[in-house]
Amino acid sequence: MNYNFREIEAKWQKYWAKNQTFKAHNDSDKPKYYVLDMFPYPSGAGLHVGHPLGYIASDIYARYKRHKGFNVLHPMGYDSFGLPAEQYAIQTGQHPAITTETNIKRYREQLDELGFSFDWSREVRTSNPQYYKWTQWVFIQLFDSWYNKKTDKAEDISELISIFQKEGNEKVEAVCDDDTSIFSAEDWANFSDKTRQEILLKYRLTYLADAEVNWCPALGTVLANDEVVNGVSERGGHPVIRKKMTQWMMRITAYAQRLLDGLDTIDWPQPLKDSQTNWIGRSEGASATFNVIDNLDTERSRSDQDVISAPLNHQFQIEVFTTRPDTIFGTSFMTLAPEHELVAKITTPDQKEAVDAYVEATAKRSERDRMADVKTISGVFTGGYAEHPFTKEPIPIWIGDYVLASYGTGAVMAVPCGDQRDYDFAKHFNIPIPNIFEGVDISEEAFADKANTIIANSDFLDGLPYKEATKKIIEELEKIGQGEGKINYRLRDAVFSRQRYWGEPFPVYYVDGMPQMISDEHLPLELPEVKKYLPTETGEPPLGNATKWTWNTDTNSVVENEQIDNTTVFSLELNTMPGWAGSSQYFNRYMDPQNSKAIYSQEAIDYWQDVDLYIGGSEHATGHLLYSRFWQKFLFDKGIAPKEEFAKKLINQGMITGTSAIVYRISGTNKYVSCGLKKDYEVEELRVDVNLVNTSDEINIEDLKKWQPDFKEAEFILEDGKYVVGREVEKMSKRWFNVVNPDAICEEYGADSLRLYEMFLGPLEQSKPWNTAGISGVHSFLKKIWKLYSPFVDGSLSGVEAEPTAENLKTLHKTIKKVEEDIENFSFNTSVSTFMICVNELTAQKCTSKAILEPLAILVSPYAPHIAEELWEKLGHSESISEAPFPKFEGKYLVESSKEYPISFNGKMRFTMELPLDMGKDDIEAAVMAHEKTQAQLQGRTPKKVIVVPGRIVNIVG
RNA sequence: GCUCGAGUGGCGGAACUGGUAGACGCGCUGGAUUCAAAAUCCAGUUCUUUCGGGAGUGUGGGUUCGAUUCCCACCUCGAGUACCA
Repeated sequence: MNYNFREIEAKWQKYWAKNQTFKAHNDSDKPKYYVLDMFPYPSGAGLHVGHPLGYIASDIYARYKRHKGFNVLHPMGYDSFGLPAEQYAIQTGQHPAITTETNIKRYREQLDELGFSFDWSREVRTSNPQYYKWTQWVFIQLFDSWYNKKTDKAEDISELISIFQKEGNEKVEAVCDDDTSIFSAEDWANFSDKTRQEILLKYRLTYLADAEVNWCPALGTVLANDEVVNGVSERGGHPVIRKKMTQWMMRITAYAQRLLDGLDTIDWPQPLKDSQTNWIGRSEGASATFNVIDNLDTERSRSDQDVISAPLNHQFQIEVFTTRPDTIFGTSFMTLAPEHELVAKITTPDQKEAVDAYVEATAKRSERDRMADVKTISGVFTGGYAEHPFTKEPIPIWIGDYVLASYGTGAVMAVPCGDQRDYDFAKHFNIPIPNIFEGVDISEEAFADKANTIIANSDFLDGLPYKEATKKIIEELEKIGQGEGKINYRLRDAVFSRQRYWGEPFPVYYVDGMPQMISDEHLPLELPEVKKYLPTETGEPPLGNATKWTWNTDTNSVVENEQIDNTTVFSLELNTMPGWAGSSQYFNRYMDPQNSKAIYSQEAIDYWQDVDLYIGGSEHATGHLLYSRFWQKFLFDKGIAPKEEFAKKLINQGMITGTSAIVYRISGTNKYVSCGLKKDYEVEELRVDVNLVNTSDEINIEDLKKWQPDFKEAEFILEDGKYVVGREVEKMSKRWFNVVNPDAICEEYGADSLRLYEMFLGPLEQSKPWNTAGISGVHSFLKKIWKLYSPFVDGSLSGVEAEPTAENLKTLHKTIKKVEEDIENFSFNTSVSTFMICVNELTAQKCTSKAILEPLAILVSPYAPHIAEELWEKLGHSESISEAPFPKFEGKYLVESSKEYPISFNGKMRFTMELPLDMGKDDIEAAVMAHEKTQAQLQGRTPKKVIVVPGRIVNIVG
């Protein structure tokens, strides 16, 4: 009986589905284990062979853990809100829900084909109202919370209100907007309701703000920082400009330090942690305040207008952040970002024209231009001066686009002797470069070596090294009230509004311009129907097209827009949430996905706790994985989640690249030359469908002619009667014709072959090229294993139970040991080799012992579950193999009595010698020295030294 | 530029805490079987060689009886990041 993988795989997939073999139970005495994959966005293209790599790895681990006696949660779902379905809707008018449904169906078919042990009863879809109800709910929780720095956690907004009522906000230490002013309890009592709401918005963890956002005109929406790469949109590569808009924001900055600290507690890849650390960008230093001096020009212009009489000293202040406060005496100018709000105020009439022109020119340049061109030094003097906090000397204030508005305070104290950018700027504009370093030459470049810094020409800092000087200067700044030690983060609050249709609606309506939350019991607020998916003519987001999109506070329902009266019926928010909203808590929702009363039950999360193993791509390092950690910490603060980090261990699977096939066209002709002959001609490279190429890189010319009309009349110059293509490893993509679909592989070789092969390719975390040719190796392995079990398969075994031989047991236990170690280390590629060796050995040993073949089936089952189930059944079992206990390794079967010693001369192995393992050092040496080959190697020399490591090696030196 | 990661046959890759480099598979070569093909099986396959050997894990150095493995410098490739004050 042949190995009929089609029949076997279909049979067991049906069995698993029917028997709900992989359904996880929330009440179990077994220890829990939660294995999670990053859920996919169901795109129209379906899966290619690169996508399942991580799913196969996690499935092996999940199945292994079941054999090890764990209650395993291994769910799957879909990140089903997103841009592609909406872009398709804009083009075709088809509702994104329909597109999404179709794509999900296709994904599900492809996933099912691969035999994953997912518990599909727990499937979630972010675009399902029963799911996004809870995304909206978390949003409301964030709205109703503020961050208390004293307790270092998020707390209920009602507590903040009661503090305001009692004592105002002076003593409150909260993460809030910078422009929050101080008020007393009395003030609070006297504020209007609207003012109170405005003030509270400055504290809430999600808030409305006029923010400089990344606006992408082509997509018609704003984008978060992590969705902008090199100044263009991550999706589609469209230009992005800066624009001020009122948007929902997430106060993730409140969690900056905890997001950083938490990285030490989780087992995630170092590069991923590094990206997050970088993205958060903590730097320690000081803030310092420089007073602006009113110069003659401004004073004259003002007195001309007869507006002022009193001296105007210190009306404006410039706050800077610096990591080198110790170099403050080296400040010879200040630079403001062109967007800095003080620019207009401090510019003198003489300089106004130049400054305005510069500001305008910078505003016009896109972010991309600005980044691409970092070499050109540009800037303008404002005419204004600031006063040095200690020397009281006037310092000229410049503007320059090397200072970024979005970092720190958007202003720097420029110390050209200690910072290369300041140095270059000073050189370019002939600004003095005072030297404040002991014994350092700064005629060529700035000196930024903190470790070797001794401060000079700096009054009370003279002679101090960096560390002491920094400490001293901060004390002095605090003494004069013009600065303090400060920690600055690069991380910005995240923009949470998108001007798109296909996303979660905000559960928000507006009364008198102030946002109000819809109560929990009326969630979900479902997406309205719209006629078209583009922004409205007045530039409102697509939800502005809805005719039924207002909130009736009497009936608590969505009603027709005509009914709006701003007394009981109010307008609803038109923005939707970003892609990362739905993925920021889905891992918790899987624990209790059908719960309609709560995001999940207490029992469910008490049992499952957190994700034990999370597998997914590294591209989510600063997006999904940072936002999710933020939401989890928030849920933890509020007592909704028991763990502060949602995933203990994370693995990034590497990318599978494609191996493109290239044909060579002789320039200016329709002749194609085989790869080996191309050097004799001038040729152009053309990529052709990899599916037309066989295992020996030969292309079928008849198929090629049919593939594209260009090749129909083409001539081919062959080598040895064949046309050989060139190969190039590059990203798998439709445009290179190198995409390989799992469906085709399953059809030809089966899912077990595909699973084994994907693992066999190489280490999980490494990127590696796909080459379909290699799959024949693992496929014939499966045929061999099938053959090994053939006595049981055909029932030809004549009743006699074969006792396992010592050899059989040795092979088996060697395999158990290696496979178990491999799985624990996520080294799945080497397990596949181990199986091959095992089956080769057992075949040679003609093993027919059940005592060997039963445990072997279990070992193989996580990797190739279909064939394992079938063999298990043929061995006489009526239950699924999925929970059969993992075989126990016993070292006694591996004990050897002798060892093939490698005999080395000066470290080079020259020959081997079989010697008993219990032989002593001296006897080994004597035996080796007596060997004729030893004498031949030595050629009469006397060895200087003989190293004998019993059980390992003999090395003869001399 | 900075931060990580990686360089081993024609290819994917293996090698435990320093101890027989190239496991396993692909491809290739030869053979068996077959009318033929597929499939299957057997042998060989790092380079070099005067067939005794000799060299060899990106390059150069170091530590060691012994280095793919540890240390230093450099080169190349990949990923992330980019005027962060």
